[in-house]
Amino acid sequence: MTESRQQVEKMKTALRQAGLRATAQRLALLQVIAENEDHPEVEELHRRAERIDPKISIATVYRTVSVLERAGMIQRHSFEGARARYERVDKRHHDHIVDLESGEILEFQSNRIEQLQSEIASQMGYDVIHHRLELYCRKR
Amino acid sequence: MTESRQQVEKMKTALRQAGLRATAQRLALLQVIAENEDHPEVEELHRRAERIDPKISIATVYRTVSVLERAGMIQRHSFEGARARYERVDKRHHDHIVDLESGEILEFQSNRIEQLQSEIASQMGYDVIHHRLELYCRKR
DNA sequence: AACAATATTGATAATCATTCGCAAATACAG
DNA sequence: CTGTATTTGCGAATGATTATCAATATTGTT
Repeated sequence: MTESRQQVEKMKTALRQAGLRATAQRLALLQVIAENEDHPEVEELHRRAERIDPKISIATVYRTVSVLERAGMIQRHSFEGARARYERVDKRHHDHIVDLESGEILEFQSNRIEQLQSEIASQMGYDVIHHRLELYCRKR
Repeated sequence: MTESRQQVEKMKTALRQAGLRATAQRLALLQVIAENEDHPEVEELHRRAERIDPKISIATVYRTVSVLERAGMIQRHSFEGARARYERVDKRHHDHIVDLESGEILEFQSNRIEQLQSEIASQMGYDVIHHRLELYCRKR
């Protein structure tokens, strides 16, 4: 964690560039999300952020998560019948497989599908701004 | 509407086959949804059903819609940041394009994409039970 | 057609996730 | 260090949906 200092500086800069103040709460959440390999929901983000800033409130987590999303610094997903989940934005684009039994979420990527999506939209006179593709699956 | 009588009989049979009683409210909603070419939400379904059965309550619409979905008689969709929408189940499978400007919902179908989806899932050890594919678009 | 057994309804309260309002605390430009 | 605009924490409010429960309607059986 020798680089954690520099990480925090980067985050501060990023926040300010987005016109946001670099508060302890925002930094705590950015740190938590940067460390994530999974797709936690707000409650879980709150729990994890509390380990860095014990006085952070759930309202602030909600607010921050939405501010950071608007700033393009994190990504929100809301799977069927579940609460919103969040993940880092610095990975390559991917879609999700939801394991219906365990609730586990896997990632996959298909250029072919992306390609077909824009072709279809294009034929109908549209540009794809973003999309949502989720496969609800059961182990074979 | 000479065939409406027979339509209603069919619906009654379908309900009973699903182990459900054929109530006026359920028939009203099935009728409303059968006539739909669009993707109305609960509030709108209620309004339309009231024209057939004026005493139907919103609670019953919520309940019925969920019962009918569980029975596979209608389909629910919940697009980003919007309330659930419903449509008939007797059309060929399709996915949706959401016009970000107007909120309008178009339908499209791609066997190639479906194909790729099962291939990908299969490679990861899964069977696709159902999926959700939505293109959020802007007119070109 | 009338009856009992059971499912469904309507009205309303409750729930759940999320957002809002506002006074107190904090960040940051000067 | 100071003033001002942001942000926070708390709790109340919201909006969509679900649950509760007494009253009513449906269905299988006489």
